[in-house]
Amino acid sequence: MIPESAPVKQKVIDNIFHPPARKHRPDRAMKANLEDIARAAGVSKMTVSRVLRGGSGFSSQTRDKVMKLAASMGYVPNRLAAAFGSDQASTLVGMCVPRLTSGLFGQVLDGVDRALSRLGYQLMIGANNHSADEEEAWVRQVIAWRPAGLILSGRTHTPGTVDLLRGATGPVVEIWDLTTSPIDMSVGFSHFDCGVEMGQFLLRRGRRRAGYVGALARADVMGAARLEGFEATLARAGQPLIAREVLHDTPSFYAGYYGLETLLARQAGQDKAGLDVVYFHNDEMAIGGLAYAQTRGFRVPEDLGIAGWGGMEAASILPRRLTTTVVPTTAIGKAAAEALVARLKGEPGQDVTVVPTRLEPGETG
Amino acid sequence: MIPESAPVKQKVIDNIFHPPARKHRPDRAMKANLEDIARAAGVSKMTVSRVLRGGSGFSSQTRDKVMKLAASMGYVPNRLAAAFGSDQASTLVGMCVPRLTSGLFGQVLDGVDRALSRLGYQLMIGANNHSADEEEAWVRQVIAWRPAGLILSGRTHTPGTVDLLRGATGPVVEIWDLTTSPIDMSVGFSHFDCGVEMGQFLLRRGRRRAGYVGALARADVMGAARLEGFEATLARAGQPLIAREVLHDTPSFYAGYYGLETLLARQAGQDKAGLDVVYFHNDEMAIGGLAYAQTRGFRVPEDLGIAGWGGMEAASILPRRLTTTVVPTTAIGKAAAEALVARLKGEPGQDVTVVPTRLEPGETG
DNA sequence: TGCGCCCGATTTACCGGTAACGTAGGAAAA
DNA sequence: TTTTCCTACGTTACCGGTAAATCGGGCGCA
Repeated sequence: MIPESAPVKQKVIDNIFHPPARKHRPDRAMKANLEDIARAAGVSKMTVSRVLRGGSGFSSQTRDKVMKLAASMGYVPNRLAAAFGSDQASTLVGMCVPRLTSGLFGQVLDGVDRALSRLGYQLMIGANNHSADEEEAWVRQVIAWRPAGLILSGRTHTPGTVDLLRGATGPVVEIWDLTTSPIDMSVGFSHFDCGVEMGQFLLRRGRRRAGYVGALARADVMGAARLEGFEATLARAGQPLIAREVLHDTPSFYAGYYGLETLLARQAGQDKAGLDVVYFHNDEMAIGGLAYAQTRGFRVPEDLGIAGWGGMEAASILPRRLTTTVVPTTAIGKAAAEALVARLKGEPGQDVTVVPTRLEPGETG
Repeated sequence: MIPESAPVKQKVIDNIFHPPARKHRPDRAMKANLEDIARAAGVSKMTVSRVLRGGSGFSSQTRDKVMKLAASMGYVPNRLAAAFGSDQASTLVGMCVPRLTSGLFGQVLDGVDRALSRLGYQLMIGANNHSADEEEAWVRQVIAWRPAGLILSGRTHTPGTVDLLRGATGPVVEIWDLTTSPIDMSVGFSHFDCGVEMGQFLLRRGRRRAGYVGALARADVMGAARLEGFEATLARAGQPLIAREVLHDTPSFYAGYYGLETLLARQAGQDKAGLDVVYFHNDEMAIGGLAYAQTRGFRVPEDLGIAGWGGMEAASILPRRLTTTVVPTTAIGKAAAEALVARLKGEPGQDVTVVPTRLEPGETG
């Protein structure tokens, strides 16, 4: 009997009759690849690669033949192989936002997507629910795909995230909350300053007894920064914040409605809990608060002022235009994408880009 | 003199002194890879691979040693290499929505993202601006990354898109607008039926002279389907649609405001253009319309009924709750993700999943 | 004592591109 | 006529994983 080497020999004999092409892993997709086109065109696959990437070093006849074959064979390039096999930066860009259901972040995403897709990049997204730990988990997953760059929201990251990012090759843009010492680049504005500005504005309008209604408690560092700026400004003017209500909930219309209700119920003896203005976490909550104020029959802004933040579109078309801070969301997304791409192309990019917000006086504050 | 082969020889000599490891492409990231860990642990890289993927075929000492080294060396797996080198389905899922700035699609995205990220998948997104051609361009880009599956919005695709999708290996879920003959799977509801249901409801409430305010004109096939259903129902009842205004604009608060203004101005002689109810493209526009109606001093719903579509949260907290159709956005996203993953795991998945909408009577219709 | 078997681990052969380098042949320059 | 250069290609050697096959040794069992 033939010894144990028999199966090997059998295999070799098989190979004589079956050409080696497509021998292994037969259940792979039957998609045409560079080699198939090269064979059909009678050139090497390197030439096909050059033609399809629009390089140089081939005749126009060769180009036409290859292009025609690629189209007729339904060739779909394998970016996995391309990105893996060469230093060529992949065209994957990862972006992590706090919540996907936020209207403002939807606009930022839109700005990023428009800028990137025009340049041939693909966007990978994720939500971290305002949690630095979830962000780290997301970053860990995403950098395994060796993206060309990353866009993160906020300036608060775990040490683990920072380590991962330092080890990464690509550029990183932190958006939304400005930081003067970014990991790499930063595009945004100061939330603290938003709160300061609104505080100053309301003081100028003669408000003296302010309250605050927020949401997400500890989780949303940036909302907290606005509150800090607001509170510090009032305190400095000798008119400290009188009451606050921070819900452990998402910053929604409902939350604003019930948040104001709770805040005012707190000191039930006094009318409106002795407040003459309430600053809200964002416009959605402010509109909810406005709705509650109306059900209670308060005149806004005479009896009670209402101020929001964010500049959602609905706020500008209410019967009374909301007093708020307008944030240039799309511009931030666009600027972030452009800063990232500039860095990728080796152009000297801005490290910190300040995108100014605008206080919209409105008619409710 | 030594002939032109000299540089080659020089190189070979160099190699004698410099070991071959990390010889080529020296500017690659200095990240540890399987081989580095294998060397450090004194095992083969195949063993490291098995340990890291939690397989079997290794002792617990080996596992501990490898795990410890991987952590201390800051190993980040290369999913590019893994997905490329094996049939192993990648964990990339592509999703294309009409607009990133739509609140409803934000919720769908959120549902998808929650379901997928929990299972270890990554989401690639894109927007097609309601254009089937842009969708095709996006699909072409994304399938080059060999995603595990795709989620598309709507049932209208170019022939080119369908070809690309048929050639693709992974599952495809069409969401939002239900189709009984999906490319692969479908999760959604009938927009036509939404229009029918709202038409029937308004007729039951005694409305006889209806108008419509829409947006995006030809582009939004699904909005158009709702209008068709609405119109057909009214016509069948002998109370045909009296007037319509379809803006070439995004369906926003503004568009609703000005759309209603334009519609009513059309037949200026008659009060309210002879209308007793207006159906809007969506809730944002309906709220805009409501705002306009209030500025004109119309009583809603007595003088003029207002109906929306979509079920955005703000609509339920207005002083008068909006008459609308509530769409279970997050549930659609979740169902789509789960259908896709079930198919990936080879479980028998539902081909068509109907997610029912609910007409919310509200107080404005 | 010999045999088969299982366990733990290694070896080999790819996946589909791209960078770097080599080269034949014709045209231009010397 | 010889040398040099350029054009249009072809060759080779990877990238970092994974599937499949192989392998050595200890153990149970006849």
